[in-house]
Amino acid sequence: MPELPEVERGRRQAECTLVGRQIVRVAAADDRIVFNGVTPRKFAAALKGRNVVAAHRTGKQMWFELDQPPHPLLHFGMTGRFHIYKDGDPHPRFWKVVFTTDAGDCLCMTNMRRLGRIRLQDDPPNEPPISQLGADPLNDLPPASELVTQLARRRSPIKALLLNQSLFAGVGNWIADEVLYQAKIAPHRLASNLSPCEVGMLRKKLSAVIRKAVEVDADKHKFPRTWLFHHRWGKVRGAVTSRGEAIAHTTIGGRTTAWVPAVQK
DNA sequence: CTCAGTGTTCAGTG
DNA sequence: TCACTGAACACTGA
Repeated sequence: MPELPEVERGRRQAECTLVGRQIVRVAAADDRIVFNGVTPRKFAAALKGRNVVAAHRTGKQMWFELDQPPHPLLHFGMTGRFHIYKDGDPHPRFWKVVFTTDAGDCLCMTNMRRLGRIRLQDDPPNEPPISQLGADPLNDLPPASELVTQLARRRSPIKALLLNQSLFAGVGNWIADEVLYQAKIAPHRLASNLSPCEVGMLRKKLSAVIRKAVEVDADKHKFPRTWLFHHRWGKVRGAVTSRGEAIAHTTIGGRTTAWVPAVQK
């Protein structure tokens, strides 16, 4: 479930298992779609024997800083995640890459639907896609005044804009819907028509939702019960919020959007 | 059997 | 050229 909080969880998992350790072995699945711009065997050869200095994340992109380039860049797509287990245990189904450390731990990325990407770059923060990403709402959300200026020149529905990674890196479908619900803004409103007050509320909720989700390590069971998240897919028809308000479904920005007409104006 | 889906990219349009 | 939209991508589970 990889939006910013889930990817941050992955970064922390990588931090625990890889950082400060040496990669003694790399297994790379024969998948020319997920491995992008590098063959699986070249990827494995480049990483074997390297020491891991840090695990970084911007938006939904994650990369490991090694003691020398090139560095691996991972994107989970819709179905990617990490698994941690001991050396010798079987690889999980849909495994794409497994890093084994000198401590005997395995960090494995699985990717059932193959929309994830694994790349190798010399300078990840200064190369696409990371160099083209907008602000990461967890670390450097722009001041409200700046957001007001930016949104004023945008003509697309606010929901579509929230999904645009060059503006807010890391926001995905459920976060966009959650933030708009809590900010009481209808998803089809044009960004340029939002009042400064509404932009301020949007910014506040964007920060709050992401902060909370990261705080509970992206464990959905620990998300507050008042969040739209728990109710959006509850029933295909007749879904309601925790307060009994009707949830409507529509398509905006090419994605299914859940919203509450009684609350969002 | 059909289709939606927690994401990104790219061709096409205005 | 820019901003934006919608389809394509891959494939499982409902």
